[in-house]
Amino acid sequence: MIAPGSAARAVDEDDPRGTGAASISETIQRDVEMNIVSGNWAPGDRIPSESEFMTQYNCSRMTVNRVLSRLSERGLIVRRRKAGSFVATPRNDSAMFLEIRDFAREAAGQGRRYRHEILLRRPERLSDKRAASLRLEPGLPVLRVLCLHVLEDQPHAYEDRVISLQKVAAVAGETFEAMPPGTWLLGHVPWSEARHTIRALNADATLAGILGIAERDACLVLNRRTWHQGEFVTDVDITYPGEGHELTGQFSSTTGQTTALDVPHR
Amino acid sequence: MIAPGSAARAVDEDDPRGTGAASISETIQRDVEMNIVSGNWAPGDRIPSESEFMTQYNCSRMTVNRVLSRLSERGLIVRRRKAGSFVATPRNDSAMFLEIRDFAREAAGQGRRYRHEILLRRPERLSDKRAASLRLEPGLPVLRVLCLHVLEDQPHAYEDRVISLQKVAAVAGETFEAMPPGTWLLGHVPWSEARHTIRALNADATLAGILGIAERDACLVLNRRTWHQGEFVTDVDITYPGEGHELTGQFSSTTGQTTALDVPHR
DNA sequence: TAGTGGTCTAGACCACCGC
DNA sequence: CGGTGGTCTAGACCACTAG
Repeated sequence: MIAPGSAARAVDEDDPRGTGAASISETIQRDVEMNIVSGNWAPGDRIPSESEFMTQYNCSRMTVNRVLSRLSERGLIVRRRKAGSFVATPRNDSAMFLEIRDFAREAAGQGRRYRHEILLRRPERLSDKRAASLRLEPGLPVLRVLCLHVLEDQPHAYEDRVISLQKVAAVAGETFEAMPPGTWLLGHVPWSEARHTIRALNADATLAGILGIAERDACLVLNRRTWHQGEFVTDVDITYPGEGHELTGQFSSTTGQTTALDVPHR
Repeated sequence: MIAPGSAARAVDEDDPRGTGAASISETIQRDVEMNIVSGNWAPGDRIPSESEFMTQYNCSRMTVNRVLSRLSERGLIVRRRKAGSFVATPRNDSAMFLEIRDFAREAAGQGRRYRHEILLRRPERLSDKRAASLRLEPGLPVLRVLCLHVLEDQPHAYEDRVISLQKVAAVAGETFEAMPPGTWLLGHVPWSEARHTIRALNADATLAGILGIAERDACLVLNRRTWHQGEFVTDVDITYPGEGHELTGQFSSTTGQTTALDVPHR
């Protein structure tokens, strides 16, 4: 017992084959998740206490505590002092995690032909309307960029973006010939915060012309506003043409969130 | 030193005011997050090793390890044996977390008048089209429910749902008078897995009539398919009228994901 | 090969709160 | 009051891998 490592090994040796050589904590975590996700332990049910797990798995309390803390952080269980740990009640039917990826990198990973066209690139002053929407002062110097994303020679998305010239001074010298603005920003503004909205829009004549669809066709618009350290970085509308595109996301209660963004042709 | 608790207290006493009485791990975590999010530590930078943190915060290695493990799980840092821990490179411009809430509960929390109307409720056999889309056998017995959600006497969303009568047998006796199908399912199918897609759609005459909008108006459609233990539970299209509604989500790299779903009138 | 993280132990003190 | 979780310690053995 002086050598904890060998004690752990003894447990591992119960496993006839080294089937992945799961650690004690992984084993406990898997077992608890199985019981919850299978419905064997229903929402509101009390699960064993830490000391009970200690006995059952012949391990120390810290090991159990780590597992239950993780499950608690992920929202699968709720822990209350004195009362015990309980299977959490799902508060929402489900949740959805959209990972907003980079067009170019995405296409490259799938072996699809991608290119982008810069339709406009010029310094501007932030319009009153946009400023109000962003809760910023009008007249803020920004770089306005209009960009068309083309996948397999089909218009894929239309991007209307402004970038703060104050916050991202380096963008003044960038032409976006080598890469689209979103990709460029990835390398220059790390770990920002963002707010997203998704809405549906009837295409006007201009937009329809750019995307090669009919006027009034429904479009999906993803708006993203990004800040870094509380300062405005960029505001972008990405418009996907018509009904031929979807945003998809997957949720799994066991893994936390499995993420996917897909905008396929249908 | 025999009493670790008092050692911890000594650290706490360094705090002149009991400003929340942050634990050592919370302090370390906050400091690391600050350095990463502020850009002080750039993506790819090596952060101090566990032993360096031990020295700096005068605490044990387990305490440091817990913090760094959590940050690693959340994707803020990447840990490599022998090499050290590094600030992670954001793989995507941002991410979006949509919490799909319950209409009725949502409205109640905001003090808004909500009601729902069941437009149709009948047992059906799964259509070939829907079965193919769900990768299920056609003819599966399901309950088909069409439901209109009304907020402040305005059509808010139109719901077209099928529920597996095999998987959710109890639904056969449910009329959904007291609560809409989504709310009912919350209490009967815990911890399911779901796949979501969001798309834009031009309203046809029927849909336009139901939602009180013009034909061809753009609508936002949220599709959710739910499974439990690998078995199909429900498939639902929730259609929001026109451009007057948005789905919004917020992302913060520090908190992981801050969640919000809002479908406001504009 | 040595530094680093991965995991575990057998304790400890404490706050909280249901009984 | 006592059981429970929250947090921490001062070690330990090990696997991995960069130098």
